[in-house]
Amino acid sequence: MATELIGQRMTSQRKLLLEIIRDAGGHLDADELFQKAKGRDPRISLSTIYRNLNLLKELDLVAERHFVEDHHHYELKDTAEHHHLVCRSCGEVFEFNSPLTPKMTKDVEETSQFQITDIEINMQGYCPNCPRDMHQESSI
Amino acid sequence: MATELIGQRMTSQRKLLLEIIRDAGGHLDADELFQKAKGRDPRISLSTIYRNLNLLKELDLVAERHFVEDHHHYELKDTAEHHHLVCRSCGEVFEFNSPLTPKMTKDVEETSQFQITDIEINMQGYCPNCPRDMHQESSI
DNA sequence: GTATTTATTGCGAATGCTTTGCATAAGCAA
DNA sequence: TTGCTTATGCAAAGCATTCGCAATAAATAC
Ligand SMILES: [Mn+2]
Ligand SMILES: [Mn+2]
Ligand SMILES: [Zn+2]
Ligand SMILES: [Zn+2]
Repeated sequence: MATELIGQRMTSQRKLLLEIIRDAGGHLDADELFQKAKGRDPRISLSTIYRNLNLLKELDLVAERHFVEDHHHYELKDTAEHHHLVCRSCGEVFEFNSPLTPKMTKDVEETSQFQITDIEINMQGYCPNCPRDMHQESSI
Repeated sequence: MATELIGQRMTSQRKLLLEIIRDAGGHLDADELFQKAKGRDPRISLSTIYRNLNLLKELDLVAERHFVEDHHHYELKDTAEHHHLVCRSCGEVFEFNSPLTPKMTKDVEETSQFQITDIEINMQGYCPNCPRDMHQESSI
């Protein structure tokens, strides 16, 4: 576990949150994390969840995902790079990793002259179990 | 102009909002649109902006972008498909379009068995005018 | 082990963005 | 023009996230 990497105080709340994120296997939002944490430490507060999520983001231990929603989802960052595909109907999240990503990044770096630090690719669609909307054409 | 495509009543507020989005050339958020609209119709309300943005999204006339922020940005959808690169320092938005995107989409469709309807690619980095953070390695 | 220091917590209140309820206004079809 | 109904403005509510502050508890020094 990466718990030793934190350069600040290792509080019980911090340890707990990291454990929960690790065990959940990704894509939980702040409130889901809070509910799980309360199950093990009923006195924990939602502010503590948010404060520690921000810390874990800065330490690069946790990634914040911005799906097409008004709140965010979190997952451990130590896993291999990957991107996300979310079902518009049931919400299932599929992870993928494409060898084209580094090429695209390099291309964009060259044409834009930006130094790129991060990519987030979010696709939406209908999973094999969900009824497709026949009037919705692929916009790609 | 696509104003005739709307299947509902063509109110002055709707026409105004669409004009502002078209003329602005993209990437404005709801409040920026509201401010510009107020300049031309001082009685317009922010609710009207949001209600019409939602309508224009449904009609596929406007795209909502989810940069790494807690609010959204809007742009006309009738332009060619493209994606975004935002400077972490000054906020400049660079648009790009990669021929690799359709390939990647096809790949993901095959391995996932999803029917993909939308892709959003958001990159972050440092633009040519902004000081780079030397400790920040490309995570790609 | 105890004291000291100071980061962190819990709580409540505040903030920022977006949606909603409702009475009034204004499109639109006849 | 009338009448039906959608859309608007306004104020209030709803969510997600952050902040202020007094109390708590890690870490460190004795
Ligand atoms: Mn993931
Ligand atoms: Mn754009
Ligand atoms: Zn599904
Ligand atoms: Zn810049």
